[in-house]
Amino acid sequence: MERSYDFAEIEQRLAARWTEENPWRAPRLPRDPANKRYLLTMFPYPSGDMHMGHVEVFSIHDAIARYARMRGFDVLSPLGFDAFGLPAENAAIKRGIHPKKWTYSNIEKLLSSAQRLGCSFDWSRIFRTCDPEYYRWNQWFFLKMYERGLAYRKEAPAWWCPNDKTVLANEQVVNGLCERCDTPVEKRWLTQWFFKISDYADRLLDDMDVNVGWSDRLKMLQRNWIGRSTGAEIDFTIEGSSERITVYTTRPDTLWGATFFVLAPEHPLVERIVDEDVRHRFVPFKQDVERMTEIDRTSTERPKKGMFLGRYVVNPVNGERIPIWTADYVLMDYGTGAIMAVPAHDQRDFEFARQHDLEVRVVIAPEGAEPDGALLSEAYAGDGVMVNSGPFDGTPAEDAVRKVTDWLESQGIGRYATNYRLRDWLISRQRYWGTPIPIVYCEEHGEVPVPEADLPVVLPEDVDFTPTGEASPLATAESWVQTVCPICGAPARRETDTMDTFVDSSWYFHRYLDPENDAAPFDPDVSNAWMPIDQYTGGIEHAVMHLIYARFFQKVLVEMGMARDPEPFPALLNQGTVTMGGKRMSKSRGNLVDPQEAFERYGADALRLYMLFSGPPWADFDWPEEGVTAIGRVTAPWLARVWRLCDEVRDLPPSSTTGDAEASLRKRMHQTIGRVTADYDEFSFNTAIARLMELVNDTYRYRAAGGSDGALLREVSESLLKMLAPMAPFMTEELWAISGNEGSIHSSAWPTFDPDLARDEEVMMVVQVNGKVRDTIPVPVTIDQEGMLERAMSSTKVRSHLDGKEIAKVVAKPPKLLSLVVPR
RNA sequence: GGGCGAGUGGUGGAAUGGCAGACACGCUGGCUUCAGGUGCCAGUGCUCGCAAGAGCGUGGGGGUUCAAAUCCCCCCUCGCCCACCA
Repeated sequence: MERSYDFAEIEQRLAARWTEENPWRAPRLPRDPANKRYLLTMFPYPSGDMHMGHVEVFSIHDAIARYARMRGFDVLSPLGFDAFGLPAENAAIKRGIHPKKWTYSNIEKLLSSAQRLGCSFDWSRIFRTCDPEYYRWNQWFFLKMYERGLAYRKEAPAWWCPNDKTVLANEQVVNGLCERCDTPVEKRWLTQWFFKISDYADRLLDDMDVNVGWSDRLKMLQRNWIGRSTGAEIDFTIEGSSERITVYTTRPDTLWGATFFVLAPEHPLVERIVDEDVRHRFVPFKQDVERMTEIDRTSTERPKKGMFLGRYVVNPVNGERIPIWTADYVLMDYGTGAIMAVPAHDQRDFEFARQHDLEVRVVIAPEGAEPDGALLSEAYAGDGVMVNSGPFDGTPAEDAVRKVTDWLESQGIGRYATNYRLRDWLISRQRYWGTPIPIVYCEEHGEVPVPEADLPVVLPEDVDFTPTGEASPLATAESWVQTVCPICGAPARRETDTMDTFVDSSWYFHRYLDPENDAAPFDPDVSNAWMPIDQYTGGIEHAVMHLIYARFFQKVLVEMGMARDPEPFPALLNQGTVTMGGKRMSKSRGNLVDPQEAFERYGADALRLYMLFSGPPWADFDWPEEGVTAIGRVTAPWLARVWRLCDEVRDLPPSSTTGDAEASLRKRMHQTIGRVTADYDEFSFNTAIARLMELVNDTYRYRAAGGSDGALLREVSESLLKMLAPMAPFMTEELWAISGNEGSIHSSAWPTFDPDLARDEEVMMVVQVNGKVRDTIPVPVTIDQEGMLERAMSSTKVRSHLDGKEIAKVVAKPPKLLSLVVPR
């Protein structure tokens, strides 16, 4: 008896069952470590209900997970919630409700939407980072970092967002603006907690070779961010003083061209070397520089401001006196905060020299020329030969840096040096909704870590969490702040800053493996059995922050003996961004396509399939203006077409005789299995769907031509449904069941590809004459070059283009291509 | 300023040295006595042509090759990243 495709009823029923039964529960340990797949999608931030970005990444991730199960792997595909953070707090302030309430209600919505979408997460492993059972381990890791000297407190200039009223990590400042709210940031001197990620810069760079499953783009983003630069440090002495000062340069070979010297205005040495007269002019100069916004300070457009400090350094290579300047373009927090300026070969120094009438001396000459420094219109940064450089004259560019640095080392005035753009990770936040930093301050003992046994330091709930900009909101919770010193028992006060939420997401993938553990963040044996993550899926927006922090944590875990793999995510797929009209979807822009509406009108299967069919998963996707209706034109009708086909053949009797049409359809089926399997392996879901559409079209054509072999049609239907199951889990499961199969299609075995059955006996041979296709001729696959030529020559089309001329060259790629060249 | 990536029909896209435009959407026509945002079938890159066919065609220009969307060089446009980082 035929049934109509009632997607709403089917999806609701199965979603409820899957939620209840949790059929995707992963074993504590994979049965065979060589046959496991830990598949992870970046855990969502519960800022509301599910949006199309979640739909996209969940559809991709879930197709990968379901496919892996059907291929026989032990699959772990967990879900959790990245639940602490600013948006919850800001939304809560705006609505006058507690961040916890807002967060938990969003989590409920997201969770039920994920279930409605048909995601096959192991629901038994869910956690929220704002649960004390989770964040107590953030605190534990903080203590471990502290013990290892990797967590430290220092007073330093920090980026302050006046709107969010908190400090930000370097990574959260984009072009001088707060990454979240686009407010220009300010620099404030504050005492803050840092993680010493800079110690790991080299490993973060070098270990990236392990990450073969990363795109070049992503690796480049990480490399840029770490920003390793190699060069040399060179020591200068200050004339008439015993003070020495060291500069960092990537071009030690231009040392003879240094015509002035620049200290950052913040450099402590400045105050020590200037006389009273200069000091009077320097103080307002420095104030001017400090008043500049970060955008101005680092703008290349603006003229460079500077002043002569009235003192000289001595060039260690030739004893030359070099005037010391200070200038706004030299930054205190890179290198040594001081530079030797070589205007002939550095554009910034060149501009400054021209503005302040300083000498430009060429010491690297391009081939066959020695330009006059006074006439240069820009710095020459290219290759050349060293000139005006004493004993090094004539040294070619490729040896110059090495030879000069070796010599500096031998003279004890310089050495090889490396610098990084990466700064230590500032983890303090002056906000409420985060993990309290487990430190207390005692008058007697200073900063004292909270003993492990006293964890968690529970975030108090009854707090006025409105940020004031002065102190952390937690500072107002006086009864919470007051505690006793763990060492002496005297009254002490708690640290009131909370941790950056990127701490939460730096190790969460281990917690999934052992989510109930209340004695440790996780059991390393269990973790090592599942790690590393075989496929990580998530947005490219996490290319620098989350991925660098989590890789750093992993390296510390390895040192602690809690992890084995130096890299946690060797394979990472960055899905494209979903937009409409080129802009991020949002309610305020009015370009929101609501997944709930798609569920109601077309169903989750149609929505998932639509997202996957729209293009490769890594490509951005601009949703058509018409909104969800697009699903109703594209994948919803096709799913109904598949349903009708599979439903119709359920009770068809097998044919007693089978002929060419049957052999041909079976061949198409096996060709499809081969190609779709390859597509799944490459995450090429859009082409996989196209192949399945072709198979469906071919099967309809077979039926239309009178074909009715029920056995064959059920074979086709079964493999079609299996190949579709990871992408459209509901409909395929229902058809599988009503076709009388046992168990779930999602735990059935992937269809077997039989190359013998997929092989074509005959193919179309393309014949080109002088590069142009002139005929296509059916030939047996086994044909050789001679046979190909013979067939080609019997084609009137080919002969007419040969024009009776002698064939000068034959290129044959049997059996598909024959290229003939004749003189023109 | 530096680096990386992309540019293919009306649209999403396919093809990574071998028939450009698979598969879809849209459009055109037909069928289903059709109320259709349904279903089925056919056509659909551009130009010329009744047709057979021919020519042109993957941002522009050049090159390598029997053969180029694909490889190389130059240019244009867009996107992303970094950026007074010495």
